[in-house]
Amino acid sequence: MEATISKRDKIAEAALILFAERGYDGTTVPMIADNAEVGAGTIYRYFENKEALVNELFQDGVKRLHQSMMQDYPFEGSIREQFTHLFYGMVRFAQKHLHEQYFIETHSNAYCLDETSRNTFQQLLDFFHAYIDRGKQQGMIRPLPADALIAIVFGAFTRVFTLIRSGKLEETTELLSQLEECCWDAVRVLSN
Amino acid sequence: MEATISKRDKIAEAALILFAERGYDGTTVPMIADNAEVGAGTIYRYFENKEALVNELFQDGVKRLHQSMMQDYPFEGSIREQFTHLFYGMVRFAQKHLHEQYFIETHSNAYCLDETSRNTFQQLLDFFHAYIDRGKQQGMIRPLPADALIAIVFGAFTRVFTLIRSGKLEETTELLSQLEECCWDAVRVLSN
DNA sequence: ATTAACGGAATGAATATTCATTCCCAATCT
DNA sequence: AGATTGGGAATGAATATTCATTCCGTTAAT
Repeated sequence: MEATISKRDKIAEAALILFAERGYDGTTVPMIADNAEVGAGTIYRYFENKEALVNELFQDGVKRLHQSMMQDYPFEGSIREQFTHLFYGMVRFAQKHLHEQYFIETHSNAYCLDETSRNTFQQLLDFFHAYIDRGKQQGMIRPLPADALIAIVFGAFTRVFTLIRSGKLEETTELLSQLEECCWDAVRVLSN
Repeated sequence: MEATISKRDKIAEAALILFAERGYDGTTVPMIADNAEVGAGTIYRYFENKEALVNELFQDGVKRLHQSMMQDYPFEGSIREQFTHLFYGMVRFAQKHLHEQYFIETHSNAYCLDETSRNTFQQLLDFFHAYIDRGKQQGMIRPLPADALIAIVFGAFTRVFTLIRSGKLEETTELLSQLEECCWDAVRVLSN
């Protein structure tokens, strides 16, 4: 049983990295098998097919990201505090699962996702929507469509982390703190 | 000759849309042929192969984007004015070629690009770098790595236009003007 | 009538998936 | 204990499918 779990995990991890680096279509099953050091057939013992594999990875990833952002969420805090919390939840997640955040981001609109995956992602978006609506009501967040604001922060965050992942940028406390400020200033109402 | 040009253009346009929507690997040559209402073989009369096709589209697109941003560039203007100009250069381009901006963005790191394509893109980045360095010297732009700042603005812009393209967001003068402000506030030094 | 453009079936390479077989280990028997 | 066996896990060669590219008969242009 021990070995079983480890083998399944090896497949999942190899697939995740490849999907993140080359995309779903650019990744072949033999590639996954090679990287996981597993026979091609073994993959089909654990996953129905390539599509089921990508969907399972996506759903797991989104759920973990969601958890990571919700952990110790300051329900009573200010909009600004909550923003920081969410931002660093994302950072923690990206740090822990270096490729997973990018995988999620790049596949969140992919045609290979089934309805369950889409719903799982939608739940995360719904939470952001609620947060943004609260922020708008309090006059803290710009009166732009919530989708646009989410896109702005996610877009900026993801691309900067892509640079970090590729080694073109060094991840420092300083950089993260400045990025957080950039993102906040992009969505907040300027108060001067 | 009239028909020839039109046929080549049909192939290029169909390919561009498919590459933007499904990515290079997710797009098959028969798909392109179908959408262009052309026999599969015809594609090879105009392009050496699939890779040459994607590279040609990419280079053309980047050059046009570059031109669009440089047209009437206010060399003597302020950093702020130049930012606005560049932003709307991008907007004009995205409006004119709805899928092209996204295609460029999503393929700018793709393995299918040849050296010429990479160089073409690098020229655009170099221009942004120079702009940002000037802005930093003047104390107008945050002291973050230029790559990070580019990533922030491009990331935000691209994702918002993805929403527009998919119909989830309506493109209005108001929205664009606010988005421009968001992007500027994300990279500028706050002066209060 | 000659030439060029075109389409789409044909081809071979690559890919996803299956399946007959091997391997491993724990349970059972002697 | 040591041998035997049953069954699930793993494998990778074989198969079925899909894809990029080529080829050649047909059509259109001059």
